[in-house]
Amino acid sequence: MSDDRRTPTIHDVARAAGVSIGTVSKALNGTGSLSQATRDRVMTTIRALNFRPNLLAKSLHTGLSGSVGLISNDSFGRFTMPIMEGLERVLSEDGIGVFMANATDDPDRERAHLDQLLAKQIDGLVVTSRRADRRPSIEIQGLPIPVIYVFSQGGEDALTFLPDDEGGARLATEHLIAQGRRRIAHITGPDNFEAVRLREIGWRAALSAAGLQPQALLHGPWSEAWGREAMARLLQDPPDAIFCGNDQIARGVADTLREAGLRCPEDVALVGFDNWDVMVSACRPALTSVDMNLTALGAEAGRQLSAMIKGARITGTHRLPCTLIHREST
Amino acid sequence: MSDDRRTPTIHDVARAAGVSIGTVSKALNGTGSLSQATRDRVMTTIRALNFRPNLLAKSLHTGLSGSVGLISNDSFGRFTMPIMEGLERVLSEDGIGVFMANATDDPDRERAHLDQLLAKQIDGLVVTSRRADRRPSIEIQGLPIPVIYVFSQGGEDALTFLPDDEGGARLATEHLIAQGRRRIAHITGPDNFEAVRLREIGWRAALSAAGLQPQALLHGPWSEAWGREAMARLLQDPPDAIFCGNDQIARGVADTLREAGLRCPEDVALVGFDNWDVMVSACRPALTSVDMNLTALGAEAGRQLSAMIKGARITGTHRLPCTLIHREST
DNA sequence: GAGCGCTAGGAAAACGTTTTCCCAAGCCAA
DNA sequence: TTGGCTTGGGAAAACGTTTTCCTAGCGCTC
Repeated sequence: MSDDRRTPTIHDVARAAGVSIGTVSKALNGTGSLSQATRDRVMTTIRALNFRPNLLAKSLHTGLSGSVGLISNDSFGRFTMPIMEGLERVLSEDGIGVFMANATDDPDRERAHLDQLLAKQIDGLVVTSRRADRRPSIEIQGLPIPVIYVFSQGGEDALTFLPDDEGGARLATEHLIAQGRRRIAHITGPDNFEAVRLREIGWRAALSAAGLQPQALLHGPWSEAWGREAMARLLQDPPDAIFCGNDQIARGVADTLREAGLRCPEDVALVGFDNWDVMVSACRPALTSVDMNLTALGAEAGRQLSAMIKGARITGTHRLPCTLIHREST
Repeated sequence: MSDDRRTPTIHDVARAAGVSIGTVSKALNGTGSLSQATRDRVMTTIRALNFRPNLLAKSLHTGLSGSVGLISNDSFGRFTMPIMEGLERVLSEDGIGVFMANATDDPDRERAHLDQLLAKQIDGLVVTSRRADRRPSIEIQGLPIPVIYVFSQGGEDALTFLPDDEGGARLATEHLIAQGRRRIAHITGPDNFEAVRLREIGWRAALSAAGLQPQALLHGPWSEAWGREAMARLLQDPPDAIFCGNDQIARGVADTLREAGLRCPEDVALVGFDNWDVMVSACRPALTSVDMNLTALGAEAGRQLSAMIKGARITGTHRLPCTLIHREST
């Protein structure tokens, strides 16, 4: 009769424990005034029936669903993953679930996803994107829920979390200077990336703080092939150190160095950016690189989103520090 | 009065349109019997108020939440991403949201996640894991909802989707044979991976079907360093082709070949596994590789899960075909 | 002109919770 | 003994939908 295949509801518990559903609810949430005996009896029954309260019903009148959406424009790419990981870890501690949605820069898909998420009554939204450039951020304005931009540019009065590209570049360059290098080149990605421009600024800042002149600056695609080609161009008058815009470029540089008979780090020291495990460890020699701490970035975004859901009002663009990971290439 | 900041409910629409909430519901869902005039009037009001029905309330008595969970043990690693992408694309077409949960092989975290997901009334569950070996699959047995294992081993009467590792290996080996190669070695990963064992079987099967003897078989870690080392061991009597257990190993092999003065593909042809873009394109020469079609795998899992939610009962282990991507290394 | 069958749309129950309000019983003091 | 206060717990409304059932009115047919 009561042990059929239906998952038990609060009514089943109430009947089995001989109390009203209100009493079960109070026992469950530790609210109201109940005698310890009643509380215990109800809790025992709850465990016996393996009762699990239906969160949807609860949401219905708390107005909070306990879930948020994550819209990625990156097809869950390499950068989105660690962010997701940090975000999910933090939010799950607060019992908040994360819906993932992949929009891939298609406004229609984005709109459809947003509709579905809002219908599901998400309490907040996280927007991530590839880093190319400024994001138009369609109709995410004026949403009735808090929105956080991570690894992507939000609007003015939005809350945005980004890695401190400039600081990371400064870190890398200062490290090279501290190792006695004086002629430091920068081989990097396409300059329509804001990150590329910021890293260049950081490189220049560290150099000029040390009274050094910038050596070569080369822009190209984000690939190993470009790293190889760029280094080849520098071979006639090689610098004594190179700071690269990402790890793939750095690895290409390392390959050309080795094949040209130059030793790394003895002749030319090398620093990458991203600290992408598979690149830095396969590189010969193992690559010193700047870590953007994306997992921490995601975690911080999760904390702030959680706070905003609880009522906090936070805005502004926050840049979180990068870390230099020292390996054999310097 | 009615235009305050509260998001509009079906009651607001009913009042504005001068009908009852039941009528609004019928207009919204195209059910019941209503005159076209009433239907139109209600729909107009709905758009005017920008009303969006609360799916939670709906779920409450359809018993379906329109969301599923994805438990990954891979920290959203390289293999999980394309699966997620395919899964999410298919399910979102059915209006089903995907909660992501990262368990990282920690049973406590897995249990906590499962509790939260069940409390949120998910309609189904997808379990993904790193491919190491057989998954104990804690207490996912006997859940009241359909469960699908993707890229991980489910139990007997579960539904499991895996790539056809053996077929992929056969594809690669047959390709090498078709190019006239006769002495085909296999350098691969640790043999406690089921995938490693299956790929070896496929390699042997293709060889023996062509009347060829297996050349060297070497097991090691999944790294470029291992690829370099393994190839070095083969240098005294090099094979004329090598099928590698993944792209990283293949890339290491390619590096050693080049540095030893052997030409690829002229002297030694090379095939990888995974078709990982960043590896196959950075490899010199660009690497022929076996693609596991993980996005398609995820999509198929999504379709089947959707069907199971609608009542279908499907079990068994399904292996989806791999594809060979031909590039310069063969 | 009376009865019948349709049709359009309303009323209300149901889904599973939380929470507010209220009442009964018990206790103590006067 | 009576009155008041406290305490434990129940009843019911509320959250926003869907769906079942019912009724009022209309147009037919005989």
